[in-house]
Amino acid sequence: MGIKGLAKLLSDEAPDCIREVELKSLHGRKIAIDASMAIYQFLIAVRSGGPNQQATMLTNAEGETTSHIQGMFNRTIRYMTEGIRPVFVFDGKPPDVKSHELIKRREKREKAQAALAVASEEGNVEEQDKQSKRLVRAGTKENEDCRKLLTLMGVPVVTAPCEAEAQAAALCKAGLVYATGTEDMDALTFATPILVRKLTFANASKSMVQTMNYNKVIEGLAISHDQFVDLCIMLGCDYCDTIRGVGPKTALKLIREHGNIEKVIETIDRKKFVVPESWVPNEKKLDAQSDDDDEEGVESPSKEENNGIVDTEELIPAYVQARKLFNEHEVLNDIELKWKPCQAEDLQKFLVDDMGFNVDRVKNNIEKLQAAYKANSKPQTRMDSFFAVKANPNAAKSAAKRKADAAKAKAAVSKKKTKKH
DNA sequence: ACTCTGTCTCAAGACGGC
DNA sequence: TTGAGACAGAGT
DNA sequence: GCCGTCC
Repeated sequence: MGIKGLAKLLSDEAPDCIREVELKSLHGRKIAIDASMAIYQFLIAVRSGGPNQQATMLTNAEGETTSHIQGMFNRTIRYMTEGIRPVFVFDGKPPDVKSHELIKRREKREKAQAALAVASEEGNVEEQDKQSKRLVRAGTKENEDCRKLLTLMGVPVVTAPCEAEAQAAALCKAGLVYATGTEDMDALTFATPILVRKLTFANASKSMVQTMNYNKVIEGLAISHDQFVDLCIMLGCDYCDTIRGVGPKTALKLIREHGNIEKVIETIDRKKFVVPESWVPNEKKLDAQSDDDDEEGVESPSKEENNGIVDTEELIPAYVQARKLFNEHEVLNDIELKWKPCQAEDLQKFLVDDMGFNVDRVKNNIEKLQAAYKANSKPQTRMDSFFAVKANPNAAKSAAKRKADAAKAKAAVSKKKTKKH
């Protein structure tokens, strides 16, 4: 998931694209959030039981998991009370090229399943916990639950035709939201104008969030959008392998020098840097047509492609396909986002009767939600001028930060020296 | 000296009471 | 699972 | 700030 090492690369090479801002500064903003990612986090983190017992999900009377509801409910209310209007974006069908990756995950999951069975047999609590975390997945059920919850809360929900990050980026580009809220750096590759990270409430009081600005990324790295996409592919994305021996530094250098992946492949010493076969399908075809194995035995639901298509698809280098996914990802275009008052009665019913939540707490929270909704619908919630003025002093700040970074770098170097000692 | 790879570790949500 | 950070070790 | 609870 995401682009390997991109966050670090940006903080090293294009520090001006990153800003630490107060949560308050997002007041009045609409933000698109990757729901599947959030749900997954909740399923992993929201558990009861101490270190000595089996950590278990929160559940209702029927034994169905409610951790994700708990997490989603709280967080959404928190967003609203902070004056942030969230829209949750759900994943659609993953793109075909991801299937290799998904098959691998599935195999791992099956292994974990077996390991869990063994651990239960042996009563190995620690192992059970480990394996059950490994099994966590935001399935259809959890997604449906959250969709229902959010709808009852009056929060808009968008189901992407494909990847949520791409859809969120599209919403942002269309000006329907201010930013994409995610930890997944993919969003930048999809060219979301603004990405907000750490949009969580870990440290309650001084909650700072991190924003990344796409234009400043391009500016800071001094490369074009197409080059940035190629760079991301070389760093490592979900859609294809990478060149062995080329990490972040080298990838950036190579892209700057040669402009695109084709030229890079032409130029580099391929004995030192191993280019994945899928990147040069023509060569494979030319010199040996012997071993053909494409993960047989695993389900491939739609085998309706005819031979002609399969052949040409195989001749397209993997990085070209990845590029296409980043640049021409399928998204919905004409969307209307509406924040409505919550359906208090049904919401309470859902949480209390179906999910077994505590009545008083639910009532309390619904009141909070309603108050927040009211406050947010008042006109002029956002004082743009105020923040626009604030933007200026920040230029000086970033210059200062650059200085500080340089100093830090120096310090780090001398530290290394003393350490090695 | 620099970069990449592999291995390890740890935490992962949000709230409230104390 | 992921990500980040720290560190060792190997390749250039 | 830590730690138990939420379901």
